[in-house]
Amino acid sequence: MKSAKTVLRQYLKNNGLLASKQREQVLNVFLKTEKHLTVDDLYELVRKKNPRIGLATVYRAMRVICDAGLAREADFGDGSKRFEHKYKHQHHHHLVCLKCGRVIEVMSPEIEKLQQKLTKKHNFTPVRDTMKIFGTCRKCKRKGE
Amino acid sequence: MKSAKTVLRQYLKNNGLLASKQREQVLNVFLKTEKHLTVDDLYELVRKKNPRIGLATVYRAMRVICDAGLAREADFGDGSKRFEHKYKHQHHHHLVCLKCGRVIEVMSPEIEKLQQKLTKKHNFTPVRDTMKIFGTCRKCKRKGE
DNA sequence: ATTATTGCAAAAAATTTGCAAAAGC
DNA sequence: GCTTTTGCAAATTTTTTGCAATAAT
Repeated sequence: MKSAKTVLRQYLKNNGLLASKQREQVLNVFLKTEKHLTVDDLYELVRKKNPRIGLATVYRAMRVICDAGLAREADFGDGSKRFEHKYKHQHHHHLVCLKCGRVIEVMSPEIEKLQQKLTKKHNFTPVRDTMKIFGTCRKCKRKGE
Repeated sequence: MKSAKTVLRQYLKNNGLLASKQREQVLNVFLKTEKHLTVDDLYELVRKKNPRIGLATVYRAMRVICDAGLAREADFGDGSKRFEHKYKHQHHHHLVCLKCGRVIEVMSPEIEKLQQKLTKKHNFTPVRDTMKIFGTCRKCKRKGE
């Protein structure tokens, strides 16, 4: 199976875009963590490798990486958009802890099935979906309040 | 059953806040539409009644109205936050059309049940949740592409 | 009379854009 | 060599905040 890096290169070539050093650097730090990072988080991380990179470049790189099908935007209701992996990652939903901010990824084929039923009933063609449950996670519950 | 206006007044009194003209005006325009409006939408609407109101006042009023349990923030992925009714409205999910922006509200007790099962399994205490399916609505499909 | 709220303008925070210099093909 | 991309700074957009004037109880 193609590596994410190969997928990006192919996408760039197919669309007449250039394979710049910065785009690969941003992809690398993005791939290296499973956390849901903001552009600013990614910017700080890439800067360790390449201190001369600009924040706008990271914004632009992440847009390309999303367009290439490798990342997806996810909004957890704190002011900034975050990104999550899309390549070789199954579709999933999120439990978001309101106390510690932890995000737990969960799958539920049964819910997917009901979603299908729901869209069919409304003659709605689904493209993507998102489900988030906000609350208190196991660990924070143990700590009390 | 208490009217939304009464709920707001009670909330204000209980919390040592004042029942200002502006707060009631914002609540009125919010109640009058079932659409998911942004603060700016609400601002434009209230201005018709009270041209001297400030945008910051609308932001502050909507926060109070949410705190009073009458509204809830909903994010549809366009840059601004939007609000929806919470009082006397059952919990529901959204089908969001990517072509025309229409938002269809749907209910699914079966999905709710599966959500419960999911949170229980992770020992997660749910507080609120949101599910959105993005895609193409019936009408836009008929129009073709 | 006392305290909270308003309107305005300024500040923040997140993201986008214009453009000359640099890099990729 | 031609075109795209970068870095920087300035511009935009959304939301928040400080504060003197005003309104509510």
